[in-house]
Amino acid sequence: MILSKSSVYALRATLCLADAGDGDSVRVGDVAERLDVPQNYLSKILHVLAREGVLGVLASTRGPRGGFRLAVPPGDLRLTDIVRHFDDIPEGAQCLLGRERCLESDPCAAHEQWRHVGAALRDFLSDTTVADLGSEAGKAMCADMT
Amino acid sequence: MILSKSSVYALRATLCLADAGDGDSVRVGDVAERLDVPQNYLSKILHVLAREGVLGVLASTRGPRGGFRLAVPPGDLRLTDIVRHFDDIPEGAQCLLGRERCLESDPCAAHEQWRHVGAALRDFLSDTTVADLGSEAGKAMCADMT
DNA sequence: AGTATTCATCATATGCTCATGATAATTGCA
DNA sequence: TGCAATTATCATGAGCATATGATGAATACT
Repeated sequence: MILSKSSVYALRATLCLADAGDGDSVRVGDVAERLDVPQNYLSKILHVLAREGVLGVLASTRGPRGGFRLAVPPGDLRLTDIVRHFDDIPEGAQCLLGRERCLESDPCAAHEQWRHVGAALRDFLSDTTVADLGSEAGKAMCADMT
Repeated sequence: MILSKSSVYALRATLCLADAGDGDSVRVGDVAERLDVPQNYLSKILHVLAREGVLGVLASTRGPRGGFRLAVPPGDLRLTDIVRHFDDIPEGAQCLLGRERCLESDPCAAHEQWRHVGAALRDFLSDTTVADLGSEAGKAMCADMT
């Protein structure tokens, strides 16, 4: 698997929240049921996204009518901002063949192809925002989620 | 990490074997030292590759002058033949957004991009053979390995 | 103030990856 | 035959991902 389950859960849950509307909070239980994911596990995952720094990915409020919601506009939220909390995204291309220094100027035989694999993942996560996916996918997933 | 350590170890070890020559066996200890990998752990990894079916990836012989060697010509040995024993290579594109049926004809918003990520990995592993990498990389790694 | 609601947190469990070290089994060779 | 070399296998364990269930803490509402 390229992405861990935690990352996938976090992605899908965030899309649900994005689809719920602007200031509206959504309960973990509702998201968990919709995504068919253990509630407490998802709670911990969303908590990670809510706890990061001053303006995190998510915000949460406790008590009645509480829940999770996006902390930033979905258009400003890249997938990599979510995934990086749960998976190591390959930064530069680490040499697949284990060479200490594997540079463009003196590449190993696998260099270009392997770099391309990492770049495909990295670029997708960096170039795609929640807004790009939310308008359609969130609806498909969270349609009847009141 | 895209590939597990086991896969990477298996890849690098196989390249060492490919570079050693045609019928020559190489001891696990030598490969392990060269790759800086625990010997017993590597032994188990190579054993997996040697035990698969009638004509596996590797062959092994015990006792003095024993060791591991390629069971097929390096040009016929694709990286995917090695990696698939240790990692789940994404087959078709599983929908990132969790849709039950996410088809070309009715794709989710992430479909094309995510498919591309999986395809880049899959194609690299399928299109690259040990021979493609061995001639140069094996030499770099196993140069002074007698 | 009291209560229900909801997230936050803790304790625990399972299974996998990544190892380490010891022992068994097989083989080449003197 | 007997010894040394080498892979094969077993026992064990740390650490992490993936959970489950119970309890604590904050909040809205009456």
